[in-house]
Amino acid sequence: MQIRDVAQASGLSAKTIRYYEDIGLIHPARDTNGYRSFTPRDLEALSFVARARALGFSIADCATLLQLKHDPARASADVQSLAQRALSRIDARLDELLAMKAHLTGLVGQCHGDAGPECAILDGLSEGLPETPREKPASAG
Amino acid sequence: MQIRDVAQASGLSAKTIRYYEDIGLIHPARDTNGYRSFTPRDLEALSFVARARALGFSIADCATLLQLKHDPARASADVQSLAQRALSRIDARLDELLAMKAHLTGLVGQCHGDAGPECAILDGLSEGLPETPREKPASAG
DNA sequence: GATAGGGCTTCCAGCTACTGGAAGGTCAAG
DNA sequence: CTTGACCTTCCAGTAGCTGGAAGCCCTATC
Repeated sequence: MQIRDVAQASGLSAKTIRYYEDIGLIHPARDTNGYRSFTPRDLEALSFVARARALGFSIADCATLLQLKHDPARASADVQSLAQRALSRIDARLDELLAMKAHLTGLVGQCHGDAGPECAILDGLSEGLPETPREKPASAG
Repeated sequence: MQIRDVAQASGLSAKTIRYYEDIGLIHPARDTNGYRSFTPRDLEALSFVARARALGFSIADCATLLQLKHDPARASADVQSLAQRALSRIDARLDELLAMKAHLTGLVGQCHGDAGPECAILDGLSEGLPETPREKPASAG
């Protein structure tokens, strides 16, 4: 198979696949003309990586996962541990984004959104407080 | 004020502040010795940007917001529009992450996480389907 | 054989938003 | 005069690609 075949089959771009070879994630053979020659096993690895990336695994995680996949003496605990760390990253990011969303939604709701210059969003960004009105407590915290 | 003062006060790193000057986001004056000299107004801008970044605005958004902030003829609708786009990006990312989380949580829950090689996570990544309707000789991996 | 077109190759640059580190100038204190 | 903390610039690297240029390979057509 040539690169466009595995690109189409895996859903990755040819660019990405070359990049994955560059960084040592995959090792396709070469034809005599220098073209990359992919086996079904290469395609399997690429599809595996594509799915792992879609689940939030880093490239480094993917490399480890590929090793584990091909290691008959692996412990599923190692895989689970990697997955749980990926899950933790996702949760951390979700928390951040939810906090952003809450804050931003509040500001957007307070903004008139008209032709006038008065803007609760700019005010909020200038004050740095989500819903503290005009008066602030004397001591911070 | 020198850079460390505004860094501390804004919560940004000195590196980041230099970077913001590099890309034209801020324009601090210079002392005769070449040191950056920040006014309270500079600090205000930096704090503003720090808060906007924390709410998910891009650097380009921040530049626009700074302009709008100092434009007495602004329309709050323009600010609101920027904020809503930021909100949309956040929502899109939240959807992605929630899908990842659901999928990954399912796989982690199915994995024994023990010393054996049987692993529902690797199986899931190899199959690409969260709940593949496929019978296996040894299940519950 | 010449030409046209596609796909393939490598390599370099750029994207976001910083961050680390080296080499060196500046300043106050001792 | 040295020490050490600060400041400066510039280069490189992070993650994970992506775009584009220059050029080779292969097939088809005339």
